[in-house]
Amino acid sequence: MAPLFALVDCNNFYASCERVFQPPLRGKPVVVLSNNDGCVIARSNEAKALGIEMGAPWHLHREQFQKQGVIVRSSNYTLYGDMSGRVMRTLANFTPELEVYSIDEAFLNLSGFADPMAHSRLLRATVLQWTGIPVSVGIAPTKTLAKVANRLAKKSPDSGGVMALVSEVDQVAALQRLELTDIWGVANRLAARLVALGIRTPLALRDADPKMIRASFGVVMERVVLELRGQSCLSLEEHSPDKKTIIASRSFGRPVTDEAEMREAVATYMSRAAEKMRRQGLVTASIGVFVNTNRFRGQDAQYYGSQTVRLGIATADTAKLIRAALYGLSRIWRPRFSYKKAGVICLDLHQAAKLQGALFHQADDPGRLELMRLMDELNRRYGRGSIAFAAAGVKKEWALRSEYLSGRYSTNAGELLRV
DNA sequence: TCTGGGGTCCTAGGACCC
DNA sequence: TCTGGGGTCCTAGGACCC
Repeated sequence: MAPLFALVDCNNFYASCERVFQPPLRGKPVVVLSNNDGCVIARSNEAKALGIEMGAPWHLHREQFQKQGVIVRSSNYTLYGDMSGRVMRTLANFTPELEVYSIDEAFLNLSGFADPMAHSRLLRATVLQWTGIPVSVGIAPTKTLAKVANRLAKKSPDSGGVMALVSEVDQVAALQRLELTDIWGVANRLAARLVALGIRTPLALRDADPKMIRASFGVVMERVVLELRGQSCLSLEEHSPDKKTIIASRSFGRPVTDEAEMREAVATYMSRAAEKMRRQGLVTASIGVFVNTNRFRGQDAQYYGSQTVRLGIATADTAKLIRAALYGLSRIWRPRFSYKKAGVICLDLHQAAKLQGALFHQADDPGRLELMRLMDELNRRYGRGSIAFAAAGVKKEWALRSEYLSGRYSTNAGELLRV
C-alpha cells in the first residue's frame, strides 16, 4: 500500500500551554523565555506578528516588550511535558501507528485510511477540545513532504489547519511557496552551499540529480531530494530507541568564578542525569564533563574545557557518578576564568536489565559462565572493567581478550576514584 | 631492504532537529 | 548585568590489527 504520513504539530506549543491555564492570555502576544529568562523560545502568533524573533535575548528587548504589551512567561518544562503526553494520548486514538517525534510533534501512518482529510480535521478538533492545544496537520506520501504540508497548513488561513499534498501538481505548487531553509534538513549552511551550486529553491533541489547531490553533500541530502520527489526514504519509528547520550547542563544566571560553586553545580547536574538514566533503566560506562566561558563576550578570555571519564563498571549510582564527574572537573578547572555554562554528558549507555540478564543466565550456560569467570578474574587482577565484558554474549572470547590486551577499557580514573 | 590491502574502532568536528 | 537545553547522524582521519 502506498505510504501516507500525517505530521501533527502543536502550534506555538509552549505559548499555547501557558494559555490553556491562563485563558486571559488568549488573543494576546505571549512569549515564553528560556532558563534564567535568557531568551525567547516560544511566541504566540500575535507575538510573531510584532516581529519578535526566536532566540531574541530578553535583556535587549525588555522595554520594547513592555511597550508593546507583550506578556512574558518563564518556561515550565514539567507542565509542557505533561501537556505533550495528553496530546499524544489523544492522537493515539486516531491511528494505530504513531511516532512521537518531539515534545510537540508526531508522525501518524494514515496509509489505507478512506478519507485522510476528514480524519485529520476530526483529529484536530478533538485535540483542541480535549487538551486546549491547537495543532496543524500536514499529509503527504513522505515525511519530508508532510513537513512541507504542515508548514503550509500553518501559513494558509483558509486551510483550516489541515493540508494534504498528494498529487505531484500540488507538491510542486507547494514547494514554489517556500524557501530552501523551510525544508526539513536544510538550514543556513547547507542552503548557502546549495545556492553556490545554483540550487536556489526547494523545487530546484527536488529536481537536482540525486547522484550529484550525494557526491557533494552526502546521503542525508540525497534522501531529502528523493523525499521531495515523493519517494519515501524515512519510515515511521514507532518505538523510540534507547537514548545514546543523556545531557544535563545549564547556563548560569551570572558568571561563576569560584571552584566550590562550580563543583556544586556539576554535582547537581550529575545527579539529575543519573535520575534520568534510572528512570529509563539505563546505566553509563563513561561520562563527560564540560565548562564554558561566555561566548558572547568577545572581549573576555575564552575557555572551553571538557574531559571524558571512563568508569570501571557501568552504573547509574549517583554517588559514584558525582565522584567521577568531580574528578573530571578537577582536570579541566582553570582559575581566573568567568564561567557561563557547565554540564555533564552520559555516554556509552546500556540497558541495566540486559546486563543483569546476562549475569542471570550464566548458570544455564557453561560457556557464558566461563566468560563471566574470566571477566571477573581480569577485573580483580588488573583492575580493569568493561561494560562490554559485562554484556557478555555480545562479545566473543577473543574479542574480550583483545580488549583486555589493548587496554582499551582500562582506566586509571577508575582506580583514582575507587569506583 | 622494501612492500599491501582490508577492516574496525575511536575521536573530533560539522551539520541538522526541536 | 543580561543570549536555552536537549538530542541525532555523518564524515574524515588516525591508530591499530591481521
